[in-house]
Amino acid sequence: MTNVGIRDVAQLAGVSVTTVSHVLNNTPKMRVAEETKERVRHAAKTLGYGPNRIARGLRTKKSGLIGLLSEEIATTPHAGRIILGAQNAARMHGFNLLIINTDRSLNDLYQDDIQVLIDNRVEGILYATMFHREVTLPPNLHGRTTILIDARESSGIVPSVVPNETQGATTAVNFLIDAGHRRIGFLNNSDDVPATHERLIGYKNALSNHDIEFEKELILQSASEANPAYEIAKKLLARANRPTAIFCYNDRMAMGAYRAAAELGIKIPEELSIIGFDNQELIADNLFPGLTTIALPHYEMGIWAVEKFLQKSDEVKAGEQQKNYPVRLDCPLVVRKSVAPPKNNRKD
Amino acid sequence: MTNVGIRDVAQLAGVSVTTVSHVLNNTPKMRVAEETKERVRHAAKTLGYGPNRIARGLRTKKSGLIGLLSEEIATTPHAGRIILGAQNAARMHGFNLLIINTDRSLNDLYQDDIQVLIDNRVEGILYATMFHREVTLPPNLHGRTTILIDARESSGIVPSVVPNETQGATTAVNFLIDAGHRRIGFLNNSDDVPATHERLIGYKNALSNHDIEFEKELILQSASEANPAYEIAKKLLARANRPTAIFCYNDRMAMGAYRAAAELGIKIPEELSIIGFDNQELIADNLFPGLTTIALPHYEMGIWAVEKFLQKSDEVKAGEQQKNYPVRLDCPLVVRKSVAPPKNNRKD
DNA sequence: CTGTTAGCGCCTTCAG
DNA sequence: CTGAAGGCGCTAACAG
Repeated sequence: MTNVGIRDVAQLAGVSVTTVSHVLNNTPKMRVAEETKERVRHAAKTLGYGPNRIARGLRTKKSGLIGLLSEEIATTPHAGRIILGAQNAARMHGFNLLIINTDRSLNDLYQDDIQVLIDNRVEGILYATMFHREVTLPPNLHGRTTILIDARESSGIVPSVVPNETQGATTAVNFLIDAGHRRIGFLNNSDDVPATHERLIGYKNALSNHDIEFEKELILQSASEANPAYEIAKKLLARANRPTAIFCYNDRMAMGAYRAAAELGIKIPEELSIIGFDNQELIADNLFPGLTTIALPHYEMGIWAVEKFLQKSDEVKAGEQQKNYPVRLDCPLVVRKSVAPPKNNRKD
Repeated sequence: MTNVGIRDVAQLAGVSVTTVSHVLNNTPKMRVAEETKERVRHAAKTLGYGPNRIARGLRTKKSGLIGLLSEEIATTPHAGRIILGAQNAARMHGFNLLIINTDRSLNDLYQDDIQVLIDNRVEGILYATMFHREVTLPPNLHGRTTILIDARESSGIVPSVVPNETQGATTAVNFLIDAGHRRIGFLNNSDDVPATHERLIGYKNALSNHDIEFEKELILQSASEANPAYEIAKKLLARANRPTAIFCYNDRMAMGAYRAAAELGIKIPEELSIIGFDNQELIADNLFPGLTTIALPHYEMGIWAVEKFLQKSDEVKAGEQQKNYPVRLDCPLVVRKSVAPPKNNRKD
């Protein structure tokens, strides 16, 4: 059943294998009679012929495969969106993805995982981390076309794409300000990762752009889960002069803030606006009211990475310059129902 | 860099390519001097040699690839767990996964997606649906080693594995009963999918095993999201004679039940126990108190599928019988904090 | 416009 | 115990 080869097609169509190869690959210069082409194509279809990509790969030295090394594929839908974006872009150019999940706790395994990809002669390697952070490139990646997704590398010479955390945070806070809020709390993550620092910068930028004084007391930090966030949210909201809106580091923390508000009898969004980050639909859609939040561009980063890979392949020939990485992709606002203008009597 | 071939290794080791091939593949009968083996292995390592799987595949007619057709890879972590299980099992046997995300709304594309896998000469195809349901096999899958994951097929001749929904529901309700509950509500899904019916059966079984009368009034149905579930949960809990525990079709619906309970001032788990289904950690872990729930065996189904594939490959030679599919894998209980004994004064 | 031919890198008989 | 030679299915020069 799998055994139908180019020769069978050639025989059925009454031509040589060369002709078959030419018409099926649409070889540019070679011209074949339209009628012959038709015969060949028909023969191929009736036999259910598909070219053996292995044999082709051996000959052309092109596997048609892009390796994707992904961390923690099983824990969040984030990896799935990266994969989806990468795959869609890849298929548009005749590539497929060879995906390997890698366990970042076992640092040694990176090497093995990469070797598997190399043995399969992938034409490039996309390396996707689970969350935005800095990595050092495993040595056997050196000299190969490598693209980093959601990760940065210190030298800035390896193409890499990360979310524009600062812009995302600014967008979130701007949305709150535009709704009329002036006193905006920020429940930030306490981990030392890029997102923590950059989202804080984005928050400050939004305030200063609108001539709103930055108040240190409005920023509280905790682990980035619902329960720790609940604790600090409760403290923040119990104050006499509580903020009218809260920007949360992520949707899980927002979930904690929802609970704190509910316990204190504070209505969302009438008495308190909340905005999250990550657009984890499982949470944002199922909270009530629906959580307005900022989406991470995972799908887009997947696309970007394979396009960069394609472009890189060309650069080898052209000898173009290297740019400064990482590239930052915007984080768009996703509006649901958790933001409203502040109540007048509440304003200060 | 990629160009190191078997010949380079042979040259460095001062032997022929044959010997290298034998040593690195551990060819059973061929015996090579231990000292020579060492030299070859050393040479391979210093050169960073990895066999070209494309060339090897052409020769052996084995790609070392298993195709995985997965639906909706991007929406839930479920697909990720299947992938992880399948990958781990596959690697243990020298296989890699060629993963293609397929869009089930575009039914025609299945064919194309499968053809891509076939062209890459995958040795078998795993077909994973996003949730437990019945499918009909695309025609170009006929005659190929195919394993269904989370899906069943009417003829029962195609190997397939699904969660044991009935056992899962029974386990959940038993846990409630063992905690002392007798009046147990069930917030069921209103969709006509296998899980809806089988979880109801499991619920009934648990009751009848404990001689508890089945009360139709304790079962309410809605769409399987938090908000619809909130509505019906509120109705259920507003009754004078409300149940002391609720079994929810899934964790999202449980999230709605939590909100209903909070609004009515009913404490979980002191005054109301709740148990979910799916073990969506994003929800179950971030709810307060943590949601006790039933886990779907996605990881295990991934493993099962590749093991069945491996076994199938052997059966071709052995000519074994076909079994009755689908096979059902158990759904284990995941205990968190949402179940407690009923309050005495509340117990009817 | 179409056919012949020579490998791609590896594995695998078959000789030495 | 080790080496030489052929061929897997396809593509790309080069002839015709």
